[in-house]
Amino acid sequence: MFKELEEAYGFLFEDELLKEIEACGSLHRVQAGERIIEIGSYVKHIPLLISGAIKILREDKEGDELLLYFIERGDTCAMTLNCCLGQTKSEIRAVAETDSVFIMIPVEKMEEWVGKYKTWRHFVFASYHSRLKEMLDTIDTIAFMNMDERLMRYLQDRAKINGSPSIQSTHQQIAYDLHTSRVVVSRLLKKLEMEGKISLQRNQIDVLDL
DNA sequence: TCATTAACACGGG
DNA sequence: CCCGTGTTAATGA
Repeated sequence: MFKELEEAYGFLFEDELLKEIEACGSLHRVQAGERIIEIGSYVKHIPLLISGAIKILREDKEGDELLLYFIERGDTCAMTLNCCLGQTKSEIRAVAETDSVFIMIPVEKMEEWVGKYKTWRHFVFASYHSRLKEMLDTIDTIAFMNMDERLMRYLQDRAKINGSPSIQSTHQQIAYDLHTSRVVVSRLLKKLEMEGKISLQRNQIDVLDL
């Protein structure tokens, strides 16, 4: 575990902190599609993502989903930090976008380290900062952009995260993530294909314009 | 005008 | 056949 940890976080944290993480963190491996954090559950651990990608979703009262953002290697989840510090239930759902590996850190340790390690403190603040920025981007996208631009952005995000321009997904699943209907997704995907930005196959979309 | 819903036909696995 | 896809008509915001 130490090797993987050092690869992902060695440039950020000093050896001493890495050793503490190794000592009290627990390593988890999940498969794509697995649910990691459920809405309403109490969160007592902070995830540090080693590899893969996690999708963070919000859910409305009807049970409809809306994608908030993705977490990648080297990221942690600001919403989780929030829940842990505030001792409140989770406001979000976390689902593995790809097969992922991460380390869970107990809240007490994470609080202790904030005082003990400057690098950790920076990491936590930087995470808050980048998460907040991404949230604002997402809000802008939802509030001011048309669905076709939103869809394109979504496709580019997923292509980037998977490290491949090919996205395995049905139109229906995309519609759920973007909180719209499949008819619209199908129509807009067709339009994007006409514009030469993507190519469509069954169950797969290739992003050409990155 | 544009999204949603329902309905239908096409075609690949 | 079943499922994903592409389209259309009706309806409503």
